[in-house]
Amino acid sequence: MADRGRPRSFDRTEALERAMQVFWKKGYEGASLNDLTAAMGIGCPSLYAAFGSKENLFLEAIAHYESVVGTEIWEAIEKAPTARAAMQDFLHATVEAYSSTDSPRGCLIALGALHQDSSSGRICADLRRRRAENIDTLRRRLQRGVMEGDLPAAFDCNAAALFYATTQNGMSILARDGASREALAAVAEGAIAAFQPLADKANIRAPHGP
Amino acid sequence: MADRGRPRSFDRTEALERAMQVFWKKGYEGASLNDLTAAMGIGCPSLYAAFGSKENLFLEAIAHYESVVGTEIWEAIEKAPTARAAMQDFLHATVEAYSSTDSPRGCLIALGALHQDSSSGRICADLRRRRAENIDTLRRRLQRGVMEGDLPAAFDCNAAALFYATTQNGMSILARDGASREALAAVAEGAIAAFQPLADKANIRAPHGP
DNA sequence: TCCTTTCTGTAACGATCGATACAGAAATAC
DNA sequence: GTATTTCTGTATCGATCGTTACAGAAAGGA
Repeated sequence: MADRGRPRSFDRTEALERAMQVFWKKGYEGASLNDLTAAMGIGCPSLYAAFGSKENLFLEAIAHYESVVGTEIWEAIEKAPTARAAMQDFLHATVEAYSSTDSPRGCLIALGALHQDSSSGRICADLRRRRAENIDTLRRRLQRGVMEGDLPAAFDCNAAALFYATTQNGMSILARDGASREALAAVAEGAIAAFQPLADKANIRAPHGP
Repeated sequence: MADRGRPRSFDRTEALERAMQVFWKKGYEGASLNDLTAAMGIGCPSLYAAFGSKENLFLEAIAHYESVVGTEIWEAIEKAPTARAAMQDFLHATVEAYSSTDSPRGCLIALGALHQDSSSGRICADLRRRRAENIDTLRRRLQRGVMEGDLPAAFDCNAAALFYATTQNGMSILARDGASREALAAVAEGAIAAFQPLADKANIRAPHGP
C-alpha cells in the first residue's frame, strides 16, 4: 500500500539492530536520541517515521533481541535430553553469550531498565514480563523432566526455575562488571552443583512419589 | 571553624538518608535534582553547599548505605561458626532485607548504576569496586573455613565466592520484580544446596589435602 | 511532464536536566 | 548596636532531553 512516494533510504531491520546494540550497551534511559540516530545512521524524523517513538523503538529492539540473540540460549534447553542437562546447557550457553567480546556484556532484558519509577512504565513492564516468561520456560522444562521420569515427582520445579533464572540474572551483572569467561563458568558450575541435592531433597520428602 | 554564619536548617545525615532512599528507588540517572530536593526537604543551593554535586551526593549515599543498610547482611557471615553457615546466614539475611516492604526492593549497590557508558564513570567505578569487595569478603570467609578445617583444602573459595555473590545480585533483580519472600527463599535454598557438592568435589580432587 | 506521495535534513520546539547568581535571612564576633 | 559570615529561596543559567514543523528531494501514477 505504500509503494508510492520516496523510498526509505535505509534498511529498517539493520537500523533496529544498531538501535538494539545502543540500548544493550547504555540501557533505555542512558541511550539518547543522538546516540541512537548516530548509530543507526539516520535522522530523527526518519527514526520517528519508522519506529514511532523512543519507547516503541526500545520495545521493538527487545523483541528483536529475543528473536535473534536470546535464541541460542533458550533453544538449548528444549534440545537437552534431561532436565538436568537442560539447566546445564542453558547455563553454559549463557556463559558463552555473556563472555562474548563483540557484543555488550550481559543480557539486555535483565539490564535494560530496572527502575520502574524513572523509566517508562511500559518499558519496565515489558522487560518484567519477559523475565517472568524466562522463569516459566525453565519451570516448564523441569516439569517435562518430571513427566519424563528423569526427576522425582516431588521435585520443586518452581523453586529450581527461580534459582536458575536468578543465577542467570546475577551473571548479567557479573558480566557487566567485566568478569572473565572462567569466572562466569565458575558461577555456572556452582549452580549446576545444586541440581542433585535439589532432586535428592524431593526424593527424601516423597521417596515413592505422591 | 565554621561555627559562624547562619546555621544549616536541616540535619545533614537525615537529608543524606532521604537522598539514599531516592537513589535506591530510582537509580542514579533516574533520580533528578527535583526528586532529591523534594525528598530531602531542601533547596538546590543547600544541596550543593552541603554535598557538592549530584555525583558526590550519590557517592556519599552509597557509603551511607554500606555503613547502615548493608551491615546486617555482611556481619552475619563473620559471626557464623562455619563457612557453610556463613553462606547460609548471608543468603537468609539477604532474603529478609530484599523482601522488606518499607524500603526499595533489592540492593542499591547492585542496581544503582549498571551502564557505565551513560552514567558517570566515577559512579560506576565505585559501585563496581564495592561489588568486587563483596566477592572478596565472601572469599575470605570461605578461606577462613579452609583454615579452620570445616572446608577441604582444595575447596575453590574463589569460585564459590563468585557463585554466592552472583546469586545475591540476581536476587536483587528478582526482588525488584516484586518477588515474594518465599520466591527469594527458594533461590537461597537452591544456592545453599550447592554447598555440599562443591565441598565434595574438592575432596574428590584432593581427598587428603595437598 | 506534472501531481501526488513519502522520505530526508535542517532547525527548532517546550520541557527538563544538573548547576548557580543573587539578594535577603539568620547566626556569631566585635 | 554594626560587621561579618554562612545558609536559604527564587529565579535562572546553558545544555540536553525527546519530539516535531517545515521545506526540499526522490520515487510512482497520470
